[in-house]
Amino acid sequence: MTTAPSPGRQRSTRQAQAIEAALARADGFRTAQELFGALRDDGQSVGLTTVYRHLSLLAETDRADVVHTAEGEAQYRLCGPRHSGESDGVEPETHHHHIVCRECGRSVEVSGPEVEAWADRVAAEAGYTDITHTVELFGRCPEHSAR
Amino acid sequence: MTTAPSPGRQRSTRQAQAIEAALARADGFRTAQELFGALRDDGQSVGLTTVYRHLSLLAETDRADVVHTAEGEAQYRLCGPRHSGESDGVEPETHHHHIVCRECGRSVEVSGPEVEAWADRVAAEAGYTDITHTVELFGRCPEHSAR
DNA sequence: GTAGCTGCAAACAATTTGCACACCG
DNA sequence: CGGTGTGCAAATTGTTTGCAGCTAC
Repeated sequence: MTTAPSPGRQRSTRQAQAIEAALARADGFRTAQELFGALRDDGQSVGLTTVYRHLSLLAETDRADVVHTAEGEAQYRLCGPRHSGESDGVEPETHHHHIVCRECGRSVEVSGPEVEAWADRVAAEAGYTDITHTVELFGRCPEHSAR
Repeated sequence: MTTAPSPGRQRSTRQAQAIEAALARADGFRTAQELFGALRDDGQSVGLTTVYRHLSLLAETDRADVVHTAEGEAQYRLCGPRHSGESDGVEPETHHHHIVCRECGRSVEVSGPEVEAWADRVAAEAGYTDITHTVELFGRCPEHSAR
């Protein structure tokens, strides 16, 4: 056998960049379909399939967060080191949740030690093990709040 | 105009009872498809469409709780006054959440004043309004816990 | 040159809807 | 009877997979 020809790294393609860029630019949660549309409108036509594939990939490698709409649609958001001066300094590594704006998809990350603790405690009390939890908050961001 | 001929009450049909019975018997969250299968196996053949219709109806009238699987499937559970002696005495009216067993669907209701409070506080801090939240816990019930 | 990408079309799974017929009251 | 409930088949929607061609390295 030959020496491993470099462990199947990820190739740098136009599509991959376009998708990641669009997602970065969005600064909020977006569904695959939305991104697909945005890219098309932008002239950066990318196959829907490809969008899905990259989004799943980003999610798997923890480079993007995922939440599920009430209707079951998946929404993605890039979650790299892009907090310049957040007051609570939530780190990307930390397990966290989001408040997503129902109108524009803009979101705020929130770390909820209390919730994690609560979940673990309640689960333990009930005798349940191997717990995983889902916590998603939806609302209207300041900009889209009815006064 | 004639006098309202009795406000479209719900008719008592074999299917409606079968579905509700199956759901009651299940004592845990079940998907529409699972119930459909269970009923068919039971000889109580009911159309899948009908199962879906009754499940939605039960959910709308708050007679059943709904949670969504990680894969996006909807699971239903009858939530009538069926707690004989729960220690924390969570009432059906109260907004609550569940710990659902990944293996058997059996669940425990948990009221989480702390979570509600946390959600409201965090949302307010971020300036978000009109908040709704989703909290779902999945795990393994004592019976299905690996030791 | 070749394995890893792409993307179109078809496959899929969960859920909904149209519509003719059955059945409760 | 009369309208509500039922269920089959077809339509929808979000997402995945098969596979032939393209492309980065």
